[in-house]
Parts: sequence; structure tokens; C-alpha cells
Amino acid sequence: MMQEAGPEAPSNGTTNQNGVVAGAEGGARDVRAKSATPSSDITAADLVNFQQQQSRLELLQRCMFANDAHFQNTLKFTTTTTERCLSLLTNHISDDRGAKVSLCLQQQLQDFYKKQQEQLHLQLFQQHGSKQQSKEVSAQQLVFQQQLLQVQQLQQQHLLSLQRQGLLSIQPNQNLPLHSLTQGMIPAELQQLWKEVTGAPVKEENSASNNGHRGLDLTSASPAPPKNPLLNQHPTTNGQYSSHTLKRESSALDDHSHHSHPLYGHGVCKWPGCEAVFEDFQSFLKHLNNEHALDDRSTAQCRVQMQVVQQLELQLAKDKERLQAMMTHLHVKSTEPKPTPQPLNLVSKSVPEASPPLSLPQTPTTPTAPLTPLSQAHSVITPTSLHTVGPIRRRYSDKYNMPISPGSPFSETDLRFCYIVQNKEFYMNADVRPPFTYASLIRQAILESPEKQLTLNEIYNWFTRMFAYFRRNAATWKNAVRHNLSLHKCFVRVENVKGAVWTVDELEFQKRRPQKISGSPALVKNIQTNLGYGPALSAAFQASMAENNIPLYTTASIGSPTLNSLANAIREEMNGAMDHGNSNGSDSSPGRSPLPHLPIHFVKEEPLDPEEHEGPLSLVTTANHSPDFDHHRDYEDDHGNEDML
DNA sequence: CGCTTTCTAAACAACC
DNA sequence: TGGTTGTTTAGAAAGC
Repeated sequence: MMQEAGPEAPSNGTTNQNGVVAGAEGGARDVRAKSATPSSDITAADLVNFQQQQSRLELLQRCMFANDAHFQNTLKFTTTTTERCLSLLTNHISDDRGAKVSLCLQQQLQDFYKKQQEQLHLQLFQQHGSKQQSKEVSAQQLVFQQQLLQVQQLQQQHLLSLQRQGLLSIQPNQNLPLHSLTQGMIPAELQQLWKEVTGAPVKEENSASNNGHRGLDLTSASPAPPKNPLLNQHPTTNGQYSSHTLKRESSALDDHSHHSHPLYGHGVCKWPGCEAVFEDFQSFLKHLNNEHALDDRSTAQCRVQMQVVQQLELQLAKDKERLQAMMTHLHVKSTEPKPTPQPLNLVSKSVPEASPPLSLPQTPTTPTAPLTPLSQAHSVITPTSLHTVGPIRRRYSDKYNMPISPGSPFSETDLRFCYIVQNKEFYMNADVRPPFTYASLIRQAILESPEKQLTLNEIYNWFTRMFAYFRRNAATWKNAVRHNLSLHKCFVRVENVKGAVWTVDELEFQKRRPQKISGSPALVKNIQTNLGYGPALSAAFQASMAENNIPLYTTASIGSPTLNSLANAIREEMNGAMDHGNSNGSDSSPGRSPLPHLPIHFVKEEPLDPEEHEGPLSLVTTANHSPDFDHHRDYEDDHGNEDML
């Protein structure tokens, strides 16, 4: 189509200018971009290293509490295997271009683990020295455990950092000899260690489920098919496991040995939004069976959790794509020009035929990719497919970029919930088109401003700041913005001292939405049902985010002013739609505009979770229309000299 | 099928 | 002269 070449072609000046804007934002995007370093080999080996260290540290903990002899053995084992990790790490640095970085990273790792070992030895000696004083042992153990926990946290942070940079990637099918590596690293010794530590024979099902690959599945990098078809979370899908996943896996092991539960930690029920405290595991189980039984509420929360995971995986895939593009770019640059640039095996599962991954020829409007159902999309999410899947846009449904397949276990409302809570952060970082019309976005930008007025340039800035999608194809969307400003009567141009600013005529804006949304009784009921769960679901999201410890993308701005402001936009969309009633009985088919259906309003609530820094967004059925209830000021950027245009 | 909305593209003018 | 801002027209896609 003509549109394919259009947006990219005329973007000479404006695109650069836009790039400056994006680059000057200094947000998470930048951090990631700057720190991302190309080296696939180091990545995989690094991951294995970390995973094993992580697991061993946990084993160490158990061992320490089991008995000291086991502890010593474990420490010895850890030390030697750490060396082996580093050795393997060295052997896998084969990429000349990444060698420098790899060596640097290796050095860091080496230093890190050496320090770690020193600490361990030190603690060991201290513990032995104090062994005679039996009363002090427990205290020493406590200190030691804290030390280990600290190390673990460091490792997790490191893991997370690497992952965020896109450096962490583990795929069963990648060319890197990851499996042999993994198998070579863990096998019988660990199993033996596991036996020693737990004092129990390794379960048959454990080794069976791993096809004998490993006695102890510490990494979950095994290509075993997902157990949960809904989640469908397997390595080929997300390509890599987030740190929290690793953590979960490890803690799951831990749980088994302690008759614990993934939903139970530190005496607290980890069910999203619950946080109930329990003295013992049994009472927790009781609570779990009673409060979180299989009912509508739990199902809805589970769906939400699934969406959380999926969104995170989407984000992950996106960043992987970016990394691959970077790596490919560097690869092409630093080597002889080859006809077909070979990606560095990191995320190269489905490179488009004869198309360099870096090239981004497809604009978001390119209607080339088929609509990928959610469930399917999940299983086929790859850097490439994402690239083509995301941008397909139809009028409403596609705007969500969360296509719903007929077989999808998620109701439209579920997706909306997920969207609503997560969108802000998601769209800030993911190159996905926001599900709002230009008019709505412009209006929101203006309403967010202190003076409720913005210059055109400030509107541009808001777009680029709030949506990664609008950091490219500037000529296209800027033209659309101008077009909308001129076209819609709701946007009023006001001559100012400094020039002209744009304001919003609310009356006109409300008039402007005759596209009434019909709601079926089923939909209404669904909405109401979910609304009843609003706070819980919202809390579920946040709890999940917090638990996942992904501050950059999620936790940081959950409940943040900008989230609320965007939520406000959503609310307005919903309000406007609902103002026009829901009359007939048509169904809420997935192809329809999901957002404007909802009579949902965002309000701020008292935090359900004491850890939450801000009150969670919750959804209520009030028709309350308070325009400034959450107009936080995430706006300074527009007034600063961030304006590089 | 017609109308409406939205998006994209583009031409054009005024202004800086 | 080139870029920005603002207006307008046209066409396509999609929903009602």
C-alpha cells in the first residue's frame, strides 16, 4: 500500500528531530539502550552462571541450617563450580566484537564471585569459631543467612539488570550450546547435593519431568512444554526467563522442601491483593482453600495475572527485538558487509527471510500481518512477529493490539483491565500504538497541562514522551495531530502572548462522540462483576508488579501520576461512551471497541497494601466526573528545556 | 447501503 | 530558503 512507504519517506527532518526528543527524555528507554551491550555468548553463559549461583546459594542456605558438614561440602562445591562457570564463560567469549565487553563483564563477575566466596569463607570461619558457643550459633546463622540473602539480592539485581539490557537470553533452540553447558554444569553433583541437603531422595517425577536432562531443574530453561496451556509460558515464547521467574523457580524448590507454597512467603499470602498474614503453613492452606477457591473472583484474578505475565513477556520480546537490532547493527558494521547479516543467535529464532532485523520498514500502519490471536500470539511472540503483529490496526480492536482470539480464555473486560492498569508504562516503552484516537490523546495532553492549554509543540512532546509509538514516523502522526486540531471543533486555538495555544472545549468534545457503544446484558454483567473486583484486581496488578520486582517497567509508575493521568484519558473515553447509553443487546464481540464500552471511573483509594506507595487505581461504577481528581503533574518536561525540537 | 468517525496523506498558505 | 504551524481536501477503513 501507499502508506507503507509514506510515513518513513518524508520523515527527513522531523524524524531526526523526533529522535532527539526521544533521546532527551532520559527515561527507561534510554537507560536500556545505553547499557545494552552486544554479546550473545556472554549472555547465555552469564545466565547459566547466575542461575547456578543463585540455586547454590539457596542450597547453601538450606545446607547451613541442615548441618555444618554439608555446608562445607556445599561451599566447596560452590567454589569449584563457580570457577567452572567462569571458565566456561571465558570459553564462550568468541565474539570479537563483544569480546571487550564480555571481558569486562567477566571481570566483574569474577570479582563479584570472588568477593562472594571470601565472604562465605569468612562467615564460615566465624561460624566455626563460634560453634563452641552454641548459643551464638543461631545468631551467626542469622547473620550468615542475611549475608546470603544479600548476595542473592545482588545477583538478582544483576540478573535483572542484564535482562533489562537484553543481555539475558536463554533459549532452548539457540545455537549456543546452552544445553550441553547446562547439563554439564548441574547434573549428578547437584542431585547428590540436593539429596544431601534435603536429606531426601530426589523425586522420580523431578528427573522424569526433565527428561533426565537435569536432576534438578533450577533454571527452568528446559524446553519442556508448558504445563499450563493458558499461560503457555515456555522458553520459546518469551525466549528468556525473567529474574523473578528464576526466583520463583528456585523458591518453588525451596517451598517443596519446606512444605511451603509459591503463594506463601514470609508468613504472608502472596495471592495478588491478599497479603493476609498467617502463623503457619497450615492456616495459610486453609485460607487459600477458603478465600481463593475456584470462583469468579479467583478466576478473574488469575486471568489478570496471566495478562500481567503476558504483558511482561511482550515487553520482554520487544526489548529483545531491540537488542537484536542493535546487535545486528553492530555486527554488520564491524564485520565485512555480508548479504544476509547473521544475528547473534540470541533471539534469532524467526528472523524474517532476507530481511535484516534492524531494518524497520514496516510502519505501524502496515496491514500486512495477520491478526494474531492472543493465545497464538503468545506462543509465537518473537522479535520478528512482534514487529508485524503489533502494528496491525483496525479501528478499535486493533488499537488495543491485544487481539482476542475466539478461543482466548480472556474476556474482553479482562483485557481491558489489564490494559488499563498496565498501559501507561507499557506504551511508554513499547512501540505499540495506544488505543486512543488522536483527538482523545490531544485532549488529554492539553488537560494535563497546568494551564489546560498547550502549544502544538508541547502536544508533540507529550505524545513522544508518553508513547514510544510516537517516537517515530513523526511526520505522519504530527500531521495527524495538526489535522485533528484543525478538524475538531473541540480544539480551540487561542492566541497567546507567546503565540498560539490549543485548548479543549469540553462541551464540543463530549458532543463529538456519537459513536455510542452498545452493551449486551452479558457485557454489562461482566463489567459489573469485574467492577466488584476492581480494587482487588487493581491490587492484584500492583502486587504482581511489586512481586515481580520490575521497577523500571512496571512498579515504578504503578499508581504514579502519569498513570493516573492516562487512566483519566481512559476514563474519559469510557465516560463519553457511556454517556451515550447502552441500549441494544448486541454482544461485546472482540472486534469492537473495548474501551468506550466501560462505565468505569478511576478513583484513588487507600492502599490495600501497605507497601504500595500510592493508592491503587480501582474501578468503580460511579458516574463521578471530576476532571481534576488525578491530574498530577507529570508535565514539567514540557516546560523545561527538554524541548529539543 | 449510507452515514459517520478516524486515520493517513498531501497540498497549500502564512509565518518565522 | 527551509522549517513550523495551521487549514483543507481526499480517500480508505471500519463501525453503526
